[in-house]
Amino acid sequence: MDYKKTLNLPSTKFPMKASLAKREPGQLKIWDEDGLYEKIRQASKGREKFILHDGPPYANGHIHIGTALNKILKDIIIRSRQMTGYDAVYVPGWDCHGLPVEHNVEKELGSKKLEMSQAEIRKLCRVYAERFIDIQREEFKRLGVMGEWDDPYLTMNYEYEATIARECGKFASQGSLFRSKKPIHWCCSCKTALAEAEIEYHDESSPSIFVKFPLKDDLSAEIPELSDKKVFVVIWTTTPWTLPANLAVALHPDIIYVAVDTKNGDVLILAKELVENCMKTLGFSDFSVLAEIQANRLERKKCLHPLYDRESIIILGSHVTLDAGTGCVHTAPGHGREDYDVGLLYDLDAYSPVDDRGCFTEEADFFSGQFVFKANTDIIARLRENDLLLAQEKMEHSYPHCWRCKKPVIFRATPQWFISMDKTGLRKKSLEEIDKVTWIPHWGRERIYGMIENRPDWCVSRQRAWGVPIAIFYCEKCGALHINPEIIDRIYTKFQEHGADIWFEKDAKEFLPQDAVCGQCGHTTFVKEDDILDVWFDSGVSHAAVLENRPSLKWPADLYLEGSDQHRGWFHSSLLTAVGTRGAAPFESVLTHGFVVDAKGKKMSKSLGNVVAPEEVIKKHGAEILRLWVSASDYRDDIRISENILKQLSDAYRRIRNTSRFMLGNLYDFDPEKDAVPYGSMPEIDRFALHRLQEVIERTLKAYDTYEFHIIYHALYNYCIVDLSAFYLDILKDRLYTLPPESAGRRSAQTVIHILLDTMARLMAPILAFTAEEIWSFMPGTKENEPSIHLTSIPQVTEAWKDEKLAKKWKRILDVRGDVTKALEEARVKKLIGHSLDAVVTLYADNDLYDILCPYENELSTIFIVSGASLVNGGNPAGAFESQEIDNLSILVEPATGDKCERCWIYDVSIGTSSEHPTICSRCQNSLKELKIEN
RNA sequence: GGGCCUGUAGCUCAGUUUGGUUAGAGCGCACGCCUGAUAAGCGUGAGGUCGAUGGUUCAACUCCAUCCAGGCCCA
Repeated sequence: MDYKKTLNLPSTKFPMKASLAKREPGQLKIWDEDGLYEKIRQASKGREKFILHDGPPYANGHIHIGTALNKILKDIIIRSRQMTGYDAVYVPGWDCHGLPVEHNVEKELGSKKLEMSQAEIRKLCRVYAERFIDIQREEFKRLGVMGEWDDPYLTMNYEYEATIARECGKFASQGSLFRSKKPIHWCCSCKTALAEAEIEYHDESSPSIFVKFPLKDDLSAEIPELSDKKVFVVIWTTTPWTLPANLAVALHPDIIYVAVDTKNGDVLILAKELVENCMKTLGFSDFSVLAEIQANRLERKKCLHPLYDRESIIILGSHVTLDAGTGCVHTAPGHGREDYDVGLLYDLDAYSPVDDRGCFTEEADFFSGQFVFKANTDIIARLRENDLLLAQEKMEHSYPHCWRCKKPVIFRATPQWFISMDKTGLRKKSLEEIDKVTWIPHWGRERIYGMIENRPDWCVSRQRAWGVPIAIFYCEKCGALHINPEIIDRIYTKFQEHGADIWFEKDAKEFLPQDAVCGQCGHTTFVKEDDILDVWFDSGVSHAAVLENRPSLKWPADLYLEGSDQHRGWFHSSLLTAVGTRGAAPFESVLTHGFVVDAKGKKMSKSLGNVVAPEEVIKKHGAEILRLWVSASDYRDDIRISENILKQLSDAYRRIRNTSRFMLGNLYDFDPEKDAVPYGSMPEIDRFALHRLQEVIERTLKAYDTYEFHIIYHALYNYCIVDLSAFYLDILKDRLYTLPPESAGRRSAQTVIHILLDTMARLMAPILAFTAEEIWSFMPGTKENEPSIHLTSIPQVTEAWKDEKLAKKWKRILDVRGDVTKALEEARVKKLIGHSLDAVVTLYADNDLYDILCPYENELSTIFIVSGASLVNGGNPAGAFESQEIDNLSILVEPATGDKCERCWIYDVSIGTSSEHPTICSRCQNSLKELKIEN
């Protein structure tokens, strides 16, 4: 007879092949139709909240692998916290305003842009952002990310825009918002400010001149060599037109300078290292160095301006280089970023006597009304007249141009709004708050602390169309800010109703009470500010617009989670806006992840062609593999991705899936309610399996708690392979297949398998959200309790199942088993055996080990999956395998004698004892008897 | 150029805090077994000058310095 039919072989409809790419969308649809997210909300009402506040991605373009990483990490955290017993609400958001959207809209418009009003452009920007929100929303959902996708927060929602204006108003009314000049890129032909992204660099020919600045202060007391000499500091510049705005000459604090006698009565000061070159350029063949000078001895000494009757002071700045020029840098804080920054340290004005058209104002005296580039000639002529021009050449160099009209741009200081870091103690308080936050990894604290400590005042002005206005007024006459709670409220209400657009559509009177009077000078007309806010301010106040505004959330958030670039970005602006208006950080902890890089650790770029698109990965492997990738990687570092890595993860996934499938297959006739065997009645190996499971639970829970998901991946994966597949489940096959279905031994095995699978599925659910649910739907029993695994909670450790004493013994047995398999392999190579059941083994063990193994003698053959195993105290017969790992252990492997049972494949002497079933062993005969199977 | 961070087998990760026996795991690979988890399962094996160099020490993957490679943020 065909005894195979009498076995309880595994049977399940759970497919071996996952077909993730195909199956996942169906699962998403089911979750959606079932309203799973709402059900979870309902079920967790009243629980303690866990709020991970979403940093809004920019509503532009498709998601990339980094965005996918970020959202999946968030999802894993939210799901795990939810299952740990919190009410973990997730409100995703989008950052909608800003230059990139406006830029793309303008590109689509082309020349039509010039005919459009700001209001029309803003409308198009809104439509554009909406389009990409829809695209990204679908892409995020496809990753399996769960949240309030129907009601996300958008920085362009009217309510949100109103909040932005209100929060800005708070900074204004407390006095930390102020107006000051700062140089920005300016296109004289378009008469507009330009952002860095709107600048193109092209080669341009410029005059290159060396100018000497007469030293006004007498240095002879400190440097006697200079007494009675005419001393000059020499600068080099390629923008002579910025000389009228010169306020200083910058030296590097660590560079050595020298005073050079040119033998024509002049002494020139310049960097020692550049003397040779410069003297050649300036045409001095005969010269001598009079003295070396430390830069700091010249600090704050005064020169005379080469064009005007005023002073120019010597300052120190580490931006000075020896790449070109003289090591003495002409400094015009109104016309250069570095000049401006160093100027701040010396209290220099961002002086810029140039108007919107790029023409000098009257302040520039001789050159008044001239276009700056044209004025170069006159300026050079004047320098020559003053006998201060040392040399003049032409020079080709890369120069910034306007992206639209292609003309060269200038740096020009214009009035900008700033939030002061120090007027109201914002910096100090922020630094204090940083130390109250948990930074993960811990060095995040160092990073952001350094940034806040050193950053300049926050320039929040942008001269753009698509954004929220700096909704404030200042006196037309005296320039004083006119702001109070009443005005802020009026603006808030208007914005709430009409959006920020109304600011540009109505004039100042609309927002101000009729009797508004300047508190400073009594004037009654006010200027409405047209600048919009830096978009970092928009997203920075999300704690106010979202956390405070939605009753389901809370302030501060438990966690902010973004890439490590956000120490400068969103973490930074969120901290400043929250500390500035509420005196505290809006987050309790901040977690950062690294960037996705390629197989070699290089960053992804279109030009390198190493970009991995999430869409492609999903199509080929499924979102689940992407989720597994996120969990497997230690995200605190940069994270590599490659086809090889994805292949490895697919292999790992298949392994986890197959192990689960095998377990499901063995539960086909098991009802946990009816058939479960109590712990006390289980054989030791089953109890040991449960003990090991508790260790896995412990390790996993701890890792979820500390957000170390790669530990979970490795723990679960290794558990599947080492503990289950290669050990426990392999041994269990005999019991499951050959014993009578309802026998205590088989039911005990099934009870454990059921617990193992139930636990594993719930442990993996936050990561493998799709597969865990799929397993769940095939599990016997549990479905009646919860329709979705995502409504259940994470497994807890069952203390009663932890048995250290038992585990210690079994870990020894496991070690011995390792040597038995080695001995078996040796026999296999010698062609003594094929399958391990072809063998019988004899263990020769010394006292200590013998005592441990002795009680298990009858079970050893099952544990080693051989046909027979016996134990001998001591000895080391010839031909036995000698253990390398365990002292005094030898293993003799011999081919099993007797016949092989046709049913259970074990060699046994009882075969042939039954006339009814002459080819099977007595154990199997008993099983058949219970099955009531006759011949 | 500055700040912060990283570098352990082909891959993903342990080990480094508190220096101390031949540096671990799984996968992949090679070879073998099985054909009752079967486009599965089991076993054995090979793989590492712990980024490089120098130093401290009786002893360094571990501590220090420099360099190289890479990442993020500034300039």
